[in-house]
Amino acid sequence: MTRKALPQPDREEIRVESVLQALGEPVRLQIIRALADAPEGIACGEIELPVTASTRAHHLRILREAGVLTTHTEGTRRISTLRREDLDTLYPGLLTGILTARQ
Amino acid sequence: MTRKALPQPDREEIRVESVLQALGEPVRLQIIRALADAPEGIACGEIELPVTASTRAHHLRILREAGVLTTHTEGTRRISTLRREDLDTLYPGLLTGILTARQ
DNA sequence: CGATTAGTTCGATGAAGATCGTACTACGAA
DNA sequence: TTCGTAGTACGATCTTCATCGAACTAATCG
Repeated sequence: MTRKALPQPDREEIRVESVLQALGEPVRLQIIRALADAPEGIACGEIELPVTASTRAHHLRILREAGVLTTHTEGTRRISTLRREDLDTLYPGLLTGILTARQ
Repeated sequence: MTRKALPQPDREEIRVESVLQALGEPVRLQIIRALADAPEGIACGEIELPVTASTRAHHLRILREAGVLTTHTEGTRRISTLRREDLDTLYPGLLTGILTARQ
C-alpha cells in the first residue's frame, strides 16, 4: 500500500488570500464540508458533486495548492483530509466560522 | 447632514459563499483591513488602493451586497463600516481569523 | 499480460469578473 | 446658479476560471 503525499504548501507558505479564494466557490465549499464530516479523510470520488471527475480533480488541486487540504495516495485511491490544525493555527476561528454557517 | 443607508442584505440574508467570494480578492481584503482599523467607519476615497475610483466603487458594492460592510451617506461622502456584529454572529471567528493573519 | 478502476492532465470553450474611461448624480460652497 | 468634490453607473475590454471530453498514468485483479 503506497502512501505518497501530493505537493502542497508548508504551513508558513499558506496565504489567506489563496485560502479565501479557494473557499469562495460553491463546489469547493461542498467539498470541505464533506471533509469536515470525515476526519479520517475521504476519497475524492466518494464526495457527491454536481460536476465531472475532471472538474472535481481541478477543485481538489486548487484546495490542495491553497493549503486547505492534503491528499495522499493509497493504492489507486486518493484520500483527502482537511488541514485543520494548520488552518486553525494560522487563522483561528476561520474554519469553525465557516462550518458553523452550514447553510 | 444626510444619513441614508445603501441597499444591503439583512443579517439572515447573508450567505457564506458570497462573503467568502467577496473576501477572496486582494483589493477587497485590503479594504476590509482598512475598515477593521477604523471602527467609526471610513470614507471610500480615503482608503489607499492601487485602482481607479470606479473600480473601488465596484469592490465596495460587492462587499456591501455580500453583507460584509455597510455604507451610509454623509453629505457628499460615503462612510463604510464593517458589519462586525452581524458577521461575528453568523460566522463566529471568521473575521477575527482573517484579520489575525495580517500578512 | 490485458482489463478494470481511480484519478490526473491537457486543450478548448464559455461565463464571470476586474479594470478602465467617460458620463452622470448629489451635495456643498462661492 | 455655477463650480468643485465625492462617488456611482454604464459600456468595453481583457483576464481569470469553471467546465467538459478525451487522452493519459498508475495500481490492482484476473
